[in-house]
Amino acid sequence: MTEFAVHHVPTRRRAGRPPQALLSSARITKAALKLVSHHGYKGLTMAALAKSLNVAPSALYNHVSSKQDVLLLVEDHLMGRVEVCAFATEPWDAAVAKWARSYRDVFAAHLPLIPVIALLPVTNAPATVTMYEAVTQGFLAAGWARESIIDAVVALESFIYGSAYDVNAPEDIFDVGSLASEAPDFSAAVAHRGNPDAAAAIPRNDADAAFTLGLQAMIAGLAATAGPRK
Amino acid sequence: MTEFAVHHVPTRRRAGRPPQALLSSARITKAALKLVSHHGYKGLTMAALAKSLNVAPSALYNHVSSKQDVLLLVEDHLMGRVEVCAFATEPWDAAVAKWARSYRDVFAAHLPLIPVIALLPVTNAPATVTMYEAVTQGFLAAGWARESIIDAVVALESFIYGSAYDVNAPEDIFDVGSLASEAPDFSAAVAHRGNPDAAAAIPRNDADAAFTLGLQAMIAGLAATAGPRK
DNA sequence: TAATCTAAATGAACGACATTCATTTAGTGA
DNA sequence: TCACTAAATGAATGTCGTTCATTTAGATTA
Repeated sequence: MTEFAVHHVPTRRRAGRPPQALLSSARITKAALKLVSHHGYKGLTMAALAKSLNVAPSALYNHVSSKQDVLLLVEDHLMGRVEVCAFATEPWDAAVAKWARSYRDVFAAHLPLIPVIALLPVTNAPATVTMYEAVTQGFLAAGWARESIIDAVVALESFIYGSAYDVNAPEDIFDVGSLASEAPDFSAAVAHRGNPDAAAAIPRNDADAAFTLGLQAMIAGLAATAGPRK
Repeated sequence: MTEFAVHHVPTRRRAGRPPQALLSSARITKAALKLVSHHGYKGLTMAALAKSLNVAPSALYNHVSSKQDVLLLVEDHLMGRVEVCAFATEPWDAAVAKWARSYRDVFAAHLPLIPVIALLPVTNAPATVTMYEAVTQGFLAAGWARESIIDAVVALESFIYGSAYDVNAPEDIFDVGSLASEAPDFSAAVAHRGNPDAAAAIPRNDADAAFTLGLQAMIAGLAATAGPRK
């Protein structure tokens, strides 16, 4: 490349601490999110992240201790997009439904984060804690006993994570192929999923149908089993 | 082990097709399972798998097309361990509960397979298809309408996958650390999870409690919403 | 003010790991 | 008998996360 040409060549920065810090947790998070939205999680590599920030890969390690750490930053940022406002305005069951759906929608677009959320402590994840606080308050306001809330929330979250995967399942996930003859009842159930008639080709979002069914069932069941005494 | 040398010298095999095939899908599956049970999924590398089969890594690619393929083999094998026998002998809700619990237990020990199960078509996964057939028959026998079964099973599976993650969550996953002051209600709910008294230190499996609660809720809810007309 | 410490960058290097390819050898079918 | 295919070896490749010595600049302290 040209070194010190007249036209603004991407000036090669020399080694050493720059006058102005180039990186920060916030900048790394933002760049990671942009990278993911453009190229998916396979495009989120430490090298690509560094490049998008115009920095050497090793520079990232002054601000995060590992790639997992980057994922945690992204996860916590996304938790802020989960809608909890309904807990302040709507009845418990409607609020839970709204919260659960937005939760699922956010992470259906970020599947690789699910192991991170499900397995890492919430310490140092402020947005995540804020989300849980709002949900807890919603349960308390509806009359739930303190000791039952976390179990109920965990049960709901388990369903939400699994449903986020299901959103990304291919349409033909239940195609039995050559094994059809050995699973006639299952094949028939798959063929008639959602409509009793013969294959009438009704447009239908299978993942949404299963999610709605399961969510309604769990909300009703939780209210009956562990909800507030009437 | 020893060929026909007196002292078991690891006889170096020369290149070329051996008189007896060394590999097969079944042998690869078995070796992968043994590797995983001894060293976990981080120990399941193509190199380690090849070594455990006393073969060069590249030899594996004559039998599987990728590591994903190996995971699929393992997944289908494990599906055979999911208990479906209760569908033939017990009432629907008890059978579903038994099936769900064994399903969760099997894959809680094999978390990295969950994306594989949740996202890959069941074609060429005979044990998986067999499992679904038994479950479908159980629903039909209980009077479920053909068109509702798959949605209900998918909803249950979503909950099961999420619950499998929860089994592996660390105890302190809800430790808010320094953020406690900003989430008082949530912190209190975490502290009193499972028992109304002050921290009485009752021995308790949190993951099991949440699973049982959610499972009962969903089973009851599904029966009421989409189950057979009485 | 000078010396020291720490923060934040570069760039080279490393070690896993999955995968590919040329090559070799042994059965199989025409 | 001859071509073809199946199944192995071994070398090589490319991607990726991570580490480390080094450099520079700001912050702290004597």
